[in-house]
Amino acid sequence: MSTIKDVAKLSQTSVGTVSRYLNGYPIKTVNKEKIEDAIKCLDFSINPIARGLKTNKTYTVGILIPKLANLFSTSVIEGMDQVFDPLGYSILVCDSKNSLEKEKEKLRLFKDKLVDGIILMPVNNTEQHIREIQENGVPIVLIDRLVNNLQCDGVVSDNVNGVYQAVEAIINRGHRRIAIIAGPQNIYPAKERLEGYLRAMKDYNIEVDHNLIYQNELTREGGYQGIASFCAMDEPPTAIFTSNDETTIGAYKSIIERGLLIGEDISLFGYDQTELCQMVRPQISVVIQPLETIGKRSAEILISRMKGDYTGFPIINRLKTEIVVTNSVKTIY
Amino acid sequence: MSTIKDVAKLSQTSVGTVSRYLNGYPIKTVNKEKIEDAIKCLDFSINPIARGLKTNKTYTVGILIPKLANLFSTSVIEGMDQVFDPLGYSILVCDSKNSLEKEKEKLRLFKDKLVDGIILMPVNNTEQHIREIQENGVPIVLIDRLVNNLQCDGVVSDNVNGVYQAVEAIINRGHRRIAIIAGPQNIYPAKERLEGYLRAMKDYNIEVDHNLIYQNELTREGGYQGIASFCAMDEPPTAIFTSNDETTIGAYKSIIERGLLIGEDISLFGYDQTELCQMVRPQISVVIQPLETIGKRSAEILISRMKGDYTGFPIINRLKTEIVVTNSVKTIY
DNA sequence: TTGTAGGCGTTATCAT
DNA sequence: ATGATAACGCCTACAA
Repeated sequence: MSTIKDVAKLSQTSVGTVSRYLNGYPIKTVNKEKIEDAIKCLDFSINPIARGLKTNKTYTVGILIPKLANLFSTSVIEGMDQVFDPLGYSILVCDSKNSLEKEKEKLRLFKDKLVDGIILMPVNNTEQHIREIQENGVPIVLIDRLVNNLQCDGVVSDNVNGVYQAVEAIINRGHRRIAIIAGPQNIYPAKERLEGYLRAMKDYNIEVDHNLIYQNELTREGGYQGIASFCAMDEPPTAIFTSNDETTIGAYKSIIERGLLIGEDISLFGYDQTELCQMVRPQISVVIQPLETIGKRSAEILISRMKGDYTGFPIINRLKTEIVVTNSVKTIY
Repeated sequence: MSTIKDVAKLSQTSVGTVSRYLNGYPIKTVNKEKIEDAIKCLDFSINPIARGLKTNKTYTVGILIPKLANLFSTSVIEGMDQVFDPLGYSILVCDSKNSLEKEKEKLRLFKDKLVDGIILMPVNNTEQHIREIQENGVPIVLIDRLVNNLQCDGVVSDNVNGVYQAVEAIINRGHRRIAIIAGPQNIYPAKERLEGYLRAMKDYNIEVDHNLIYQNELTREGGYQGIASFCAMDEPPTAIFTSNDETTIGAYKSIIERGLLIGEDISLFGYDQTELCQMVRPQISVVIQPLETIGKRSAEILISRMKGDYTGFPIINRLKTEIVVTNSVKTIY
């Protein structure tokens, strides 16, 4: 590995001049050429570690997500990559495994590794450790979930209206007994999604039967159990809304196993597009979030913060969702 | 941000002693306590950038994959994380977007960022740029795909036998006209999977009709087109093997759209487990690769190489697959 | 516009 | 076992 000293020697200039060349300061053309030759000749490239020691910049951003292995995470990351990559930022990816402890630990790691910025999908509503990051002067952008009592930039999808539209579509097809498989109310999108449901029911003057609100973890198992719970009722719902991809899959599984026909015996509407929802017949109706855009927007905000531009803080970007309505929702007369 | 100088001052020792404490060398107990107090008091933590400048270690590994946004990639990465995380390594994740140019560029980035090691799923069979990495002394482990003419550690699944068993199972259910949707033969697993097919056919004395070998990109579109091609034949196959997750999905879609019943009108056997294959009725028969294990093993090998242990180089780990046979394959009498 | 030198926070080599 | 000090490779006053 050659250093700027070597380059200086070979080009018969000084380290100062080489460094200035490297950083785009004006130098004499003759020297410029000599230096460029030397760099090529030595296959020199700048050592970012040494540079970082001086500049306190690493051109690395940390991304922390509760679960890496799903389409949501990777799509979002892909969106971020589209922004960061051309600007020369690398991404350090970590998985908090849905554990607050892990989240704290990883955030500490980011701080130690001196990332220039952080994108975080927080595990829950706890804010103290995040605030500490901010106080350390490291910009941080939240995705998917905002945190109460914390002033922080964030990019989320418009959960309330997404679900509202879904429930509205269900109602418009004649349903009245509409159930929801909801998630823990201390998780931001879970809370919002339930709110969307409640608001739609209210606006259409349908009294909410609290037995039709099933609450559990937003996992496959949660979705599976939700269906079991509804099917055990004397008067089961005619349509069910599931609050995320995992619960949709679990619900689907349970419905199939019971030999029920979706769109016939029971109507189903999910949140998040998945392979399964698209390929199965009938296709499952879903609310679609703009995943890549979430990634892109969060990256863009982070970039401007890293440049020191804090206009409009805190920016909360609430991205619109789309709905795909299929005949997984029966039309009742 | 406090430094070891501050710690030394506060604890009334010297930077040397503090550094030695930090690196686990023996020091007097009194000093040890004083230093620990000072560290706590100052909330000191070591600056890995500065350390890296001296040690040429960053405790970061680079992971480069052709496409991040799918279950294969994330599962493998999750496996790696299980190994790296407890050892204090962070992972720099990059997407080569199936482009050799991007792969070269990212590999250069890794070199510049001074990662301690690299895990690479190569885009194709090109080896020169990988060899350069090796010559630079940076350990590298390949996953999923080996590269011809390159001595390099690698972890792959036993594609040949995986497909062999699948085709064997199809044959044992009475099929003779068995087709395969194969991939580009300059991609390692695609080549091996076709070989598994050919070998099984040969071993069971079934003459290969070359019209039943459809070759295309291993994409959804490829799978979709494959079915179209087979269905246009005078004497279509009774069973179809698809070479990866994407082609399976594409094939499934095409079959459904044609109104054909899987396991009845046509039999289907895929490679790689997906949501879809599990949830659909009938479930799709598949060859399952041990994804997390691929991640874990590759990480373990890389760790030992980074420690300087080069025993057995090059290690090629060929992991066994499993097959799940369902009635997506009809039994013919 | 240039070269020299000091410093970023560590580690490692000296004597002691 | 310890303290002082010279690196590591780069950036940036400073003086010229």
